[in-house]
Amino acid sequence: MTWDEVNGVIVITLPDDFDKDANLGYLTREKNECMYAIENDVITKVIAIGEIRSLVQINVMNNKQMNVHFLNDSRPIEKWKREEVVNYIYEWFDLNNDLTSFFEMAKTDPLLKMPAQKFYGLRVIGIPDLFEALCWGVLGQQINLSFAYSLKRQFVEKYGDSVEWNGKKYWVFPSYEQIAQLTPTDLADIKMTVKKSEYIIGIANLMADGALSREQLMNMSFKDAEKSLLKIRGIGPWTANYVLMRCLRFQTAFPIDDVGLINSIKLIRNMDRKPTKDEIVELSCPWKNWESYATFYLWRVLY
DNA sequence: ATCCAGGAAAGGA
DNA sequence: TCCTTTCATGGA
Repeated sequence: MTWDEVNGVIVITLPDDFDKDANLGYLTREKNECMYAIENDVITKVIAIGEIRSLVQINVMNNKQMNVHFLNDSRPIEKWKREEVVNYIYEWFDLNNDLTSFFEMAKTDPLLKMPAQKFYGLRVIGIPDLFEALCWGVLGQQINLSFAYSLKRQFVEKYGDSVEWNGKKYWVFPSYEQIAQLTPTDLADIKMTVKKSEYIIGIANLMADGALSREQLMNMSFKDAEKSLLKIRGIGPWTANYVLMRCLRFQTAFPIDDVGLINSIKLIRNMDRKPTKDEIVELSCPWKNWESYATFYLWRVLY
């Protein structure tokens, strides 16, 4: 990690293969996103780490540097707390990752060649908070993205906290402690299906009991982490791999049945039918150890 | 109104 | 382990 503090502003030096427009382009693509706001290349967001809640503005200056300001006197006095905020930003943008070999591989890959050029410097944007990532995975099952974003917003606005600044609210994702107290009927009025409500409340209970945490999963091998996630009700192969990819940052995570992935491959290869699973397995051979990056770039072609 | 979609669970072999 | 069926609901 390369960062510094100048007059209360955190200055993060970005890795070589970071592209400002590619990453901001991804973040601004969904107007109904409720977990951050972006205006003039400045991201405003509450970064919550346990009890610590910092309302920050992340100013992406160029491809080399990000400046992080704390708003509302939310700058933690203790250095280790500020360090946690910086950690979050590193996780969010995958700043510790060296993408050189991904782009090297993508140059000659029939599927990745175009997206890797078009979106060069895009990182797999993470969801560092495990509960948020799991909820987003479960929420997004079976429905289109716009409905998924609407569901997330309703869920967050009903059970999350917010911090106000300049007349605007910035949301904190609901805590698993709080959601663990709910019953499925509590979630009925936000158009969440009973099953999804049960899944989310079940996950919240596991986390509240200490039976499931980011730390535990991070200390496992990819296969073991996948297995423990699959044991949880409501989490199938798609959700497990989605979370392994976006929260735990296992690069080999690969939601191979994802419809977006299928459609992207169909589009790039100009096929008149969907590729079969066997075909995708074959096509993904060159992606070894970069499956999650490959998937993310292919998704970006569609959305 | 009818059908399809895109995930997971449950049941069966 | 690997199918097939069922489920619930929004969108075309």
